[in-house]
Amino acid sequence: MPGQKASEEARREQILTAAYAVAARGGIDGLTVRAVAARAKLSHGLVLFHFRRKDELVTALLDRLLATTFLLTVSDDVLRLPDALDRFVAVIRQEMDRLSQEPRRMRLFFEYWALGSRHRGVRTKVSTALSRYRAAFRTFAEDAVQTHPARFAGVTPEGLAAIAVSLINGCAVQAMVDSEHFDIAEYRASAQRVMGHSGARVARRGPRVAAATLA
Amino acid sequence: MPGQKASEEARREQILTAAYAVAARGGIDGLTVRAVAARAKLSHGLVLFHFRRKDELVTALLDRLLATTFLLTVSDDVLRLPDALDRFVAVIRQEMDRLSQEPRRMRLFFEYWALGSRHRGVRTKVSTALSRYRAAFRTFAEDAVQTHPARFAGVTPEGLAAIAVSLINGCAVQAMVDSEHFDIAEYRASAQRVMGHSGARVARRGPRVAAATLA
DNA sequence: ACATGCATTGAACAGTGGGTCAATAGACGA
DNA sequence: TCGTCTATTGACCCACTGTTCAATGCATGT
Repeated sequence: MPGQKASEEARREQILTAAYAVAARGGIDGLTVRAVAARAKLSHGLVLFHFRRKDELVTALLDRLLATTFLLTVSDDVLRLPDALDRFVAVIRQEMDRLSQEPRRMRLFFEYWALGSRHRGVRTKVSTALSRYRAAFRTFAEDAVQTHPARFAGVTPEGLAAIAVSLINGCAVQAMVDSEHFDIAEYRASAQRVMGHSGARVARRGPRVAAATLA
Repeated sequence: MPGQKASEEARREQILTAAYAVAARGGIDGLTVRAVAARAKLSHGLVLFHFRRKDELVTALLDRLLATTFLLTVSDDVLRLPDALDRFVAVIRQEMDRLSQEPRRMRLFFEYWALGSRHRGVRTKVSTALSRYRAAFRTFAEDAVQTHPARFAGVTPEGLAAIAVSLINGCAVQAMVDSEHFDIAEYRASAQRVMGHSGARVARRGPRVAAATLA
């Protein structure tokens, strides 16, 4: 007994939402067509009707994951900071916080990351997403390098941006699996001291209005 | 027609070697009992005779992987460097090189890492391995902090060690999937400049004798 | 030479998962 | 009201995987 019909768009959305829920719990391994269908309360045949191959579903989920995870959104508070290095450090700090608080999502991302070495399509998607994310940091890094030439002698904005991404990912990863022995606050403080000067603090209170979105 | 017999130890070793080969190529997903048996030219029944459950095989492979991957071995050349910060930076640089050159192994490690969030045994093994690795860096970090108190004001050795691990992992990871747009040399140079002073270079030529092994 | 023990094999089984497909029900226009 | 189109279902097929197990061959002690 078939259920209600729905528009193409709505169904795909529904299925993808279910797919994310399934993958967030059981990883890419647990992401089976039948599990997704069950979660969405649909027949597994229907899932394969809208996504012709399982691979399509996996790839579509990756798109959704990347779009919501590696998008740098900087608050006005941070943008108003007078010193470029302070801005850079503040953005890094913000992202460390954000990604550490979504271990499920980060774990899933890392699974895709590992999958990328065997799956061409996944690899290119992850690669471009990373490049964009790094590029978003590059603008901040560039300002920081120009403003503090002595501090960053010989450091390129690209290299500095890559380091920022490493610090952020490294923080999220270490927190993900080693939460018992890993002290996030200490890590964050140390990163801040190593990268920036020990000066001005960022105002942490107040509304965090999304201001600049760097794709 | 059964083949030759072998000692318990030798068979386990043979099977684990095959398991690593299989997993290095196809990931943990591809690590099936039958695939391992085929690679070792044994029957799949025999694999399950020596490792009663597949899980045992997976766990044993993780042990082997961790033992050979996250073991910090520092050359005499590095240990002879007069400045503690130079030593620290040199060790980081060495590890970035080493792990970037073994993408297969690192990928497999990350797969286990992700698996850890769902598998208790894996999680604890990965966690302790990471802790030890970080602890090995801690000694170098401690010296660096003490020798350059102004440079690392307010930075704890633990935090600095965690940052070092992040930089190393981040480098390996970014190189792993994004090798087209990611410039390892630039990354390494930037990390060196950010962490240390821009001074003395490490002698890169000459025999690299393993000297200190920090478990 | 013979018996005992155990490593080794491959058949067999149950469970799972991707993919196909004929049948069906719901929407919609004529 | 009827016909057409298609979203939807569930049965079915097939390949694969973990696991068990009876049979078998090899080695070793007596």
